[in-house]
Amino acid sequence: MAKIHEVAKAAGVSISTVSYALSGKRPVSDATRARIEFAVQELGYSPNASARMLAGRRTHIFALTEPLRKDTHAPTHMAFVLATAVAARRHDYDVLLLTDEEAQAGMRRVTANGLVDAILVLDVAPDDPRVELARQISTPTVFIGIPNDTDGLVCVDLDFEAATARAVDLLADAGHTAVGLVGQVETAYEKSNFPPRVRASFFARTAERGIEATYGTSGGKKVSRTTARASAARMLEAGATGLVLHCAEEAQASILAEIAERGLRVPQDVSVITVGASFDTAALSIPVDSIPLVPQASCDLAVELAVQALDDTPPEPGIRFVAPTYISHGSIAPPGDRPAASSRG
Amino acid sequence: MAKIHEVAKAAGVSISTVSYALSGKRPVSDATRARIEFAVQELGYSPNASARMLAGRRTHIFALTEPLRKDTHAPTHMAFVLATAVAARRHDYDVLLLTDEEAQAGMRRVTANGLVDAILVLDVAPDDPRVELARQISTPTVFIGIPNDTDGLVCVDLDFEAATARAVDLLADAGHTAVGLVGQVETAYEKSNFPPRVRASFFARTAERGIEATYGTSGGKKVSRTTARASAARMLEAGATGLVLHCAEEAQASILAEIAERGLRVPQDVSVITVGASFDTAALSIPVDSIPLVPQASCDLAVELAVQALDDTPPEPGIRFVAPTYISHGSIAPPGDRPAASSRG
DNA sequence: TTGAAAGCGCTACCAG
DNA sequence: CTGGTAGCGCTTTCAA
Repeated sequence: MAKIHEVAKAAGVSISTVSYALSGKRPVSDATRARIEFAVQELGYSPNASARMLAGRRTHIFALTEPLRKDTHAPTHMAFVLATAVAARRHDYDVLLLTDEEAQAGMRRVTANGLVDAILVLDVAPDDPRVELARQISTPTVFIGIPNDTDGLVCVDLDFEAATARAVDLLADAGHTAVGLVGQVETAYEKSNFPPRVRASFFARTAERGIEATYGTSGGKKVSRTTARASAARMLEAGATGLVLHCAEEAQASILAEIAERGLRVPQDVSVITVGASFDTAALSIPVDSIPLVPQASCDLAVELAVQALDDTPPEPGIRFVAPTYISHGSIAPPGDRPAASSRG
Repeated sequence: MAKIHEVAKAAGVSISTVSYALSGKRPVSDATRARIEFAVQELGYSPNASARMLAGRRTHIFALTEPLRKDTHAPTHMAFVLATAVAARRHDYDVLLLTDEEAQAGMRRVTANGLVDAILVLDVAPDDPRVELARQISTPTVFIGIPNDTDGLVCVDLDFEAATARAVDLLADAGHTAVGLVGQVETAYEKSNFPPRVRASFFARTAERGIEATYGTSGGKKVSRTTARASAARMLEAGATGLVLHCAEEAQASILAEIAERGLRVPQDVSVITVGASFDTAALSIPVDSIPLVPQASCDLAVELAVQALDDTPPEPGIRFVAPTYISHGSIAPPGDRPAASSRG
């Protein structure tokens, strides 16, 4: 591995000029720049990361803490990790993984030895121990997800409340007066933050709109197709003509099967919309309207905030809600009516 | 963040003595060591990672390349990532994530700028481009999984052949003379390396044992409960009394449902064994014997090899097969007989 | 527009 | 058993 010294010699300039030519932090004449770039190519020079870290003030590494609990939804989680890594690279940052017990201890460690410039927190639990940790350490920390106590924290998340309210509005606007929400598994309402937010928003908005609201889960501890179907069946029998789904992919699939088996059509007889899904609802047996959870949106913003925390205008603590987007696949129509024209927004 | 210089002054010793006291690379009297440790505590000293990297010859970071393709089985993959990270930490190593396009470009980058000491390769495809890359770079690289061309590579993987052969043997030894294999989805036989290994070993061993063998998939592109059920049904109707499962959890669940619906009992009427599963087969509707894929086993070994590659006796290129283990849950018995006593091995 | 040189904080060699 | 110090390879003043 060639060193900057060799590049300087080969280009016939000083070390500092090479450094500046590469960083662009000081104007360099086109002629010398060309010579330097040539030498860099020739020698296959790449600045040593360790030296760069020590001399500069940045390691260009973010820590990503993810406990990877047993009950974490793996596909969704993977999407968040991917989105974070990609976003970080766009800002010339690498991502260091802090999993398992290291999710906590590692935060202390990497902040103490200066291995990372900032920390991104994934898989946030309501009473997450990393919240207190984040307050103690000096390394900028951004939460992707919202814990109970967000005091002094920088958090990013989809606006689940707005997303759910929007879903209710879409159904109410179409004329539905009785709607149901098939939520997550029961345990999710303790272990995660967003399921309660969706449920609360559902009841709040339906009340505001003066329409009937029923709620059911999609399982106890684990996702259950049977439970999900039963929940949906109960709602339909009680007269619900609109369904808001906030459950796992297989639960949604089974609910669509239930609808079909009852001889009901979507959207002519039943309108359906999914909230907070990170899978493709268009690939279900019946394409379903969706107000999705978009990992990329949250992760991009989180990385942006982390980067910003490193310059002179660090972001204010507080929650940044990512605005929901609505993707129509024609699964909403007036009750007992023909499908409306497809739209996007 | 306190520096070594301050610790030295506080303890009334030289910088080098502090360094040696902490690294243990040179004997230090108990008295001075105590003073140093006290000073370290007082000041909350933690050696700066960047400086350590630059001065020492190690970054104490491993790269983990994982393309995170769309068709990667997320839960299994997550288990591998976790196991790798934990194993690395045990050797005082951190893990840097290289995902997406960076899975390849990143390998070049981190090897060029010396960011990592070794590279661990996950999610290995048969014609994985990282194979050629690994040959070009100087950074030690360990594959967790086996590509087609392993020439010059260090690879680690479960011995799927032995695992499958063992499964066949268990059934044959119990007296079964007609067995079936429900494999993965069709596309998996091109995108992954191990499914063909399992299938080939299944046919080879059944031939050796002189028993009838049938094979079926569990879907085309995506896992299909229907297809899996149909495959199993076909085998049972053809007279198979033993089933080897090498498919997704939901496919296995649906096969057990098929068996139950036919009024067949496990293991009295049908013996079942799972090969290469990374989920808990005891949690299925009927606990099923298993010769599992244990991420920890492969990852521990891979990390061990990576660490070893950094000292003076680097490991020989070649494939390290992890020996399979058999976990009995009593789902194998002689055909048309009572269940045998449960055993482990 | 360029160069010289002082660190960044630690490791490990050379002395004692 | 301990101390002094020369780097590790780069960034960034300070000078020209």
